[in-house]
Amino acid sequence: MSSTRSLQYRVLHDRLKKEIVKGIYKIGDTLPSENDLCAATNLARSTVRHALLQLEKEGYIVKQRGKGSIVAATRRSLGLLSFQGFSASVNGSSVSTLSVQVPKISPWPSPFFFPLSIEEEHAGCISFSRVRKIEADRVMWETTYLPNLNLPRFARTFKVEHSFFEFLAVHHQVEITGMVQEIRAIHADVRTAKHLRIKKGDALLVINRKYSTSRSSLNIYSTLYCNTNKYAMSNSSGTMPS
Amino acid sequence: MSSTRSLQYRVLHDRLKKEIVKGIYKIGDTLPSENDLCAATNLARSTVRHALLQLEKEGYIVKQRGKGSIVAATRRSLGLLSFQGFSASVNGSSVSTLSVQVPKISPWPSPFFFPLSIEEEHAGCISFSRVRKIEADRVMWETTYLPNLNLPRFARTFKVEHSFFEFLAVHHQVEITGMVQEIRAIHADVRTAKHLRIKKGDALLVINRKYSTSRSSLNIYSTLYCNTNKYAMSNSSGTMPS
DNA sequence: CAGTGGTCTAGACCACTTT
DNA sequence: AAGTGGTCTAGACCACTGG
Repeated sequence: MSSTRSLQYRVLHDRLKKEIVKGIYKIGDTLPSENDLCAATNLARSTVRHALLQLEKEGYIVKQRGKGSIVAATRRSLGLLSFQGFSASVNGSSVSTLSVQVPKISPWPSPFFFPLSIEEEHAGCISFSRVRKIEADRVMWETTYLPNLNLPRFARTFKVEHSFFEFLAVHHQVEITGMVQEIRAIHADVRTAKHLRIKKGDALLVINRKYSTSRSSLNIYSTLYCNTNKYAMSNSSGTMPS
Repeated sequence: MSSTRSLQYRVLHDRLKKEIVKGIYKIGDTLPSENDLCAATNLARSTVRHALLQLEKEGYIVKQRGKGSIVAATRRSLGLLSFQGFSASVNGSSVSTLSVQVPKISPWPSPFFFPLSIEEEHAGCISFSRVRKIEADRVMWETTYLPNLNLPRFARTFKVEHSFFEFLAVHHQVEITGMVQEIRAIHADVRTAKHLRIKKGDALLVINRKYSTSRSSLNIYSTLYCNTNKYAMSNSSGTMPS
């Protein structure tokens, strides 16, 4: 199924990852110790360690000497610009989502902001659109586009209020593996101004993103219009103290 | 000197890293093979591999089965927003730098856009400012701030036309280890408009950054005003195909 | 073909955390 | 003291690259 033949560390890694994603191990739980895993799988410890190191690199667990391998947030979000960590915790502020357009099938917008493959072009496009709020402020208008490809019943089963990436992981075993984005400052047009409750001409941040996924034919695209008047977009990378 | 005691994989890692940074191994060169390194260091192969895996994770080398460990770009630049790779290659377009303010010692701007430690506050501030051009277009006005701390003769020796991070690495053995940034869209004020040759009120992208370095007391701060009318800012993370 | 890195084993000792 | 992950050894076989 998944490209690689049967590398033993891969098999163990995949098994543990599935168990984490499915919730058999919950955030904060401790995985079986390396020695336990050795005993259970009949693998050498370095092989078990290799599997765990992969999981750690992917952000699924954190290893702590003397304690064990502890399940971390199910999903990393490295390098993504976000409102200080959007869907998750924004300093305890209440975050909410308004549906602007439920998933619908349509042709790709033209011109599109990233070049499309023939396969994608051909498949047609599913798009949906939503507005994100922090407290009472409308801070972001987001439209997501994806090819209508091997995602049966998607348009009917996805609820716009949920996390899209979580939905893909749980229902389609699709994970985000990379992202490229392009950022500009523009003046708001009438339509955008209306969605974000600002004035036409106000300064606005627009981000065009392309996500690659674990399914090589599936890329996901999105456009974000961000009102940064009150909340800035932020991100970090590398190791920052405290 | 460097925190860790004398882990053997660390020692080898540090040695190879220095040799790469100093140019003993140049970009594209192949490092000695794992077996050669084993022989030269009297270490087991897995220990040598551990050292090389660290280097790979940091972006100094790329390992290729059947070929060897190949030296990659001396410096990763993960997650940094840039004009499609600024100082380096912007599609062959000619990039240039104008000096607006040579390094000078002054108090920290107040209010500053990131909280400062007492030590930093105390040390005073060195700042300099420059405008970046692509072809004839002024695309970015950048001001950099750093504490006047353990960098003897910096204000006199640094030339604003050079790469600041390269200067720090070569002359002060300081490396960037992480970054956090905050991004907003604003309307240009008169001063910024003048530097970038745009009209007051034009939409502008402003980025405030804090870099942490390998010297724990030394953080570097910068503010970037970007005219994204013609050139967007972009970056990528994770693994993107092609 | 020889040489490279990738996987894997079966041990060992150490540093740290918890009981 | 018992259990955890971190480091390290000295082997082995495999898959891939190049001459």
